[in-house]
Amino acid sequence: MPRIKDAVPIIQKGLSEKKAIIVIGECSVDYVGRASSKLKLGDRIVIIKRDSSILVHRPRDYSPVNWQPPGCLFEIQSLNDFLSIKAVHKKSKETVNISFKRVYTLLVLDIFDTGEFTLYASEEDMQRCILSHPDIIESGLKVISYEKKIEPGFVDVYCLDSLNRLVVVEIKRRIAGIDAVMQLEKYLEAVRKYSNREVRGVLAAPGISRSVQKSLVALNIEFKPLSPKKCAELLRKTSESKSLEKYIT
Amino acid sequence: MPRIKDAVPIIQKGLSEKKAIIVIGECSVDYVGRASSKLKLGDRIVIIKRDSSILVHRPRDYSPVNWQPPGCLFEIQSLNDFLSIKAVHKKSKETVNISFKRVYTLLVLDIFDTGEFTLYASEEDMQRCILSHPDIIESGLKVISYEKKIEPGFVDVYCLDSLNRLVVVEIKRRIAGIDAVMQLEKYLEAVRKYSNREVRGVLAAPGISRSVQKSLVALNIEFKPLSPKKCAELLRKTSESKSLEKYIT
DNA sequence: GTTTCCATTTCGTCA
DNA sequence: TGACGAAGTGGAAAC
Repeated sequence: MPRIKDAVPIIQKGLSEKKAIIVIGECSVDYVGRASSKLKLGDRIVIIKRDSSILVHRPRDYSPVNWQPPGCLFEIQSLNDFLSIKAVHKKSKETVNISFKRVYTLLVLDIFDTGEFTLYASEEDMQRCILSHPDIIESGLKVISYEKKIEPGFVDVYCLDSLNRLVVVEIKRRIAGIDAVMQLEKYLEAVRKYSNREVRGVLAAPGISRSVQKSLVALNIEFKPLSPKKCAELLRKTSESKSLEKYIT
Repeated sequence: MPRIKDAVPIIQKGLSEKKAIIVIGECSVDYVGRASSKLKLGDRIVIIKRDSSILVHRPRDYSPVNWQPPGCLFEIQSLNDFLSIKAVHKKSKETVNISFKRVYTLLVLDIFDTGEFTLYASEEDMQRCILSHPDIIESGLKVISYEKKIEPGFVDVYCLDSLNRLVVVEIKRRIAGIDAVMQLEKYLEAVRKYSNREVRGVLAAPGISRSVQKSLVALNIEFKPLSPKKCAELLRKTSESKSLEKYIT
């Protein structure tokens, strides 16, 4: 249990050497920026990372109660027997002020991490899957383009079906809600304005909420069940490259 | 620098006593669940919280590289001189598997936090501000209701203007993008179906993106500049209670 | 830098 | 429990 006075120079030295720092103790936190907040006294875990971001974690919950993104300037000082850690984010004009009444643990960490991180079964995987295997949506489908800019946004996948009708495919990696339908409808309206061809809307997702089913019928949008994990598996089996360009026709 | 063999019982005891645990060391992480991921060897900070959530933090970045929400079961063991921490979330069928090659620091924390947290200048504050001072939007505006259920969702604030026209107000605490306009347009369409009265749409936000301005004109939606901080200030000055009920007429 | 949209989003709320 | 929308959302990609 380091004393407040001793903690100040240790933290300052750690910061100047761009090390990661963990402070655990009883503190209160004030935040002013886009919004503002006040957090009364309690035990927290404060992490200052090497990119000058800062997190204040409570003993519960996934998300930090206070934080600042990378790019902070820090002021460390002892004020009336309290350890004050002030993180100022100049760019976004935000400030987090932490005031420690007691410090239980202070760690200065010399840690490095260059380990590669790979995520599978993202929406992008679903898109790649459809681009390389358009039959998964519908037999005879031909991809024209993807991420095509249409008036206010991007169409996920843009196709022609076996009867030469335009098909706009909207992909969601989760149960699709009303927002997904609205997004697709927006694109459909835009495409119909540009083209006299018949235009179909297809929502590809692992599921749809019940209330959305009605909207689908009303708007004549089709639903195609498609799971992100199945897509990722299929991609793995067929060893598709990460590059998408080759699928454009 | 504790040895792997020593770490296992210490962590197990900490878990059984529902303490918070921090493990810092060189590890790799595998995740399987809604999606899946692989993270190669590197130094990380692992936090197991008292609600049985777990976070894996790299020395950079705001967000954890891997995590699990509250409600995990943990398996701690030593495997071939590696410390294995397996977090299984039964409910969501997700698993995070952490394999430590080396442990630099191991902390078992007896920390408690009941400190009250208050956030100011949220969208709810903006809504309260409009409800108690509807003139801030427009002189002569009368609030009919708020969070009113309209077919597919909830209208933020629902009013009558001085000419007895219906006014649907959509509130955003940030620069409003295309999604905000879409949402408002959705409500406008629904309200116009239900009522023969003239219906106006007002977007109250601190700003709008340039491309959205065009949509506003096309859809005949009005924009009212309104900052969340100004709203919070006004509420503070007039000491409005948190209760909203009294504003319904 | 602005805009758009995904995210293992998380979180809260309400029916 | 499902559904819907906010969040101090964060993060990335495109332009």
